[in-house]
Amino acid sequence: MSETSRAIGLKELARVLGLSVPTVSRALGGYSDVSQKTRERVVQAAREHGYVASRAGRMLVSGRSNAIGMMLPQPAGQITDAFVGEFLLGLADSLAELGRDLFLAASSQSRDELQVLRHMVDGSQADGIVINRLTVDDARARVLIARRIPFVAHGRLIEAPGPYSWLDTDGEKALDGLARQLVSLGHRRFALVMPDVAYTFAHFRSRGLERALSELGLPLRPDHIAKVAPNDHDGAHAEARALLSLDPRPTAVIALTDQLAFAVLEVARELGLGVPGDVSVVGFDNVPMAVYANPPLTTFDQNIRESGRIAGDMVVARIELGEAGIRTLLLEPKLELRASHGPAPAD
Amino acid sequence: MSETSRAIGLKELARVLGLSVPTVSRALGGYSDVSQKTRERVVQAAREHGYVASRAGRMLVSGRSNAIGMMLPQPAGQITDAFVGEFLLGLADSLAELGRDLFLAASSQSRDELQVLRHMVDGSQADGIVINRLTVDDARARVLIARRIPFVAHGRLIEAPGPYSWLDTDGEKALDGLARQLVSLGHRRFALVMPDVAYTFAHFRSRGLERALSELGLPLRPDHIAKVAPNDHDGAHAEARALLSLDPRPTAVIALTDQLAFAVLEVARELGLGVPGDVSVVGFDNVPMAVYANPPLTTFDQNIRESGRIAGDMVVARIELGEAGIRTLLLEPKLELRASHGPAPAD
DNA sequence: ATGAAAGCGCTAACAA
DNA sequence: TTGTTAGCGCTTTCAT
Repeated sequence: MSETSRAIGLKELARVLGLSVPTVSRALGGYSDVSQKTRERVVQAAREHGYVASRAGRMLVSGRSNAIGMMLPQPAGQITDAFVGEFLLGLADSLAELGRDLFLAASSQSRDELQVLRHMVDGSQADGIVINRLTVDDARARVLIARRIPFVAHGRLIEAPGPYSWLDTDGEKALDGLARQLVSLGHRRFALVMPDVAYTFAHFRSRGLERALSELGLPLRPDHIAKVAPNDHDGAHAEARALLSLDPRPTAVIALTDQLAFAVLEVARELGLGVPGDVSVVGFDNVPMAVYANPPLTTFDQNIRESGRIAGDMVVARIELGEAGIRTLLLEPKLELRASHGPAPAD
Repeated sequence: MSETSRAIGLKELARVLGLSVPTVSRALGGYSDVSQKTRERVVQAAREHGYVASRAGRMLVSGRSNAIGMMLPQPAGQITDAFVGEFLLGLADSLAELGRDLFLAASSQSRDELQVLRHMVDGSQADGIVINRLTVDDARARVLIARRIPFVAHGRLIEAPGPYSWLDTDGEKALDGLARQLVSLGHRRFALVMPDVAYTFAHFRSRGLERALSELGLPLRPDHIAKVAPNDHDGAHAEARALLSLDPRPTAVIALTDQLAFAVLEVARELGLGVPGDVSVVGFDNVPMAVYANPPLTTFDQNIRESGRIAGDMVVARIELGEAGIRTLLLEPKLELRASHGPAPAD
């Protein structure tokens, strides 16, 4: 790109070439009804002048924006951290390959989630939407489904009022498998630490755990389940301390996010408990720091960046194929076996 | 928002109201030359029908997009993690408050950084740009400065070819202060772990450290400086192992990012070295996991989300005021004193 | 206080 | 093969 020239429009480009505006447009658009020679001249001139079609013009005539809107999760739920960034990187990458733009929208004090959605959709800023971190009664998903707006959810509803595209990791199956694995390692007393927000991922994961344990005749007792507010560091510690102070003490503590697992590890250290000698701890997410935990955390890997990439492909398919493009995808998270779990201690 | 209605346009709205299109537009725009009664009718109807002005129409007539473009750092430099996400959350929040939209652009195999920039600027998708993680010879910054395009850099160039808006944390001053503090704790042998990419933040931070140590008569020896490729977990460990195996061993290892500091902590543990008993370790960034490290990591806090918010305010000021709106801001990071540093061991 | 007309940049339909 | 005309949705003259 020239370092100094200003942007050039189609009109100006046509003037320079001594052609009409539509001819230039067709040449650039690759239409067949323009002479080979003219096309080359036009393409050449466009490149030289660094011509880039104005999005406004395109949007106006096509009625579409060529952009995908992603709603950022509420700043309130600050679990964010690595997640949002990693997901966005994958999403942006995929959309860039597909020639689509990515549009970010955050709700704020002055504009709630639904207003933001409307801004994107009715203002035709985005041809499709990506949302994540769904709650049990997710208002965004419900509106998007009802209005038949193309969107992809990262995560899924428990009961959907209609078909929609989603991709999710199978937390239910994952925790079912984990429970059986730990039981086979001799564990009999389990505890669960989960977020207190009604995210559906927490629902599925905890359901998998509870169901497996029930089937194995070791139902999870209510006082062995701790719920923690997002980002409440002290609260997480208090709950972890309570769980690890139970008598008899659980030998395996499952945390539904790595963030929560770290809190458990820290409390275990404070209480002088060995991990995994006295208690096994397992997380979920495999955030980059999991490998640096002490001991390195056994946790489920979600490949969040790849999920972002897939979400991009899915939303574009949904846009281009209409409702026939609705897809669902359940990914299997992989358990990263590290050093925070082991056989149950002898009683 | 109605759950079923489709988007309505100005024309349709005017028809419903029995008014002309321009009158409705003026009423909504808050112009004074429309009767009080008409305005109320219009506003009411617009609300009822969920009218949102098409962005295309607005853009076309105003010539501006009302959006800010943010270039995502190259997926190559995967230091990202919490960073991108946190920064974006702040940026999106600030822009939402200011009524601006946020566009994300990622370079890909098929479109390099400068093409992406041109796409945003010449296609008038964005009125202003935000870039971060600047390198010593940052092509993006140079083009933006040369073309006088409104932008804000998070981070800054070492030598700029012209004025531009930036905000940065004062890594130079921070590490100068840290060096003096550690020397006063008795440390005499220092080592430095830094990224091998020419990010300017690394330049400033290392300069601060090296200058202070030189002034104190303890110049940092070249073999006490390790450079690590981004996200090269094994490489980081190898370098850390080399540093901690030097004889005599450094008593203080400064890592320019928390990520690198974690690697040092892990290697220290492997080598059976006590932290901070045998060696002090300090990081930079205060990522959320720093508090969970073993021992909890002493590191500089940048308040990355707040930086995103400030960047949003700055880029809007730059757009609205033109070159008169150019601002620079050097924030002072705060050293979070945790448990990974302490007095130098007795020799 | 309101309506009519023009035009932003682009592409699609039609005419030559 | 090219040029002319029209129109996307909106705002801003200008005229009434």
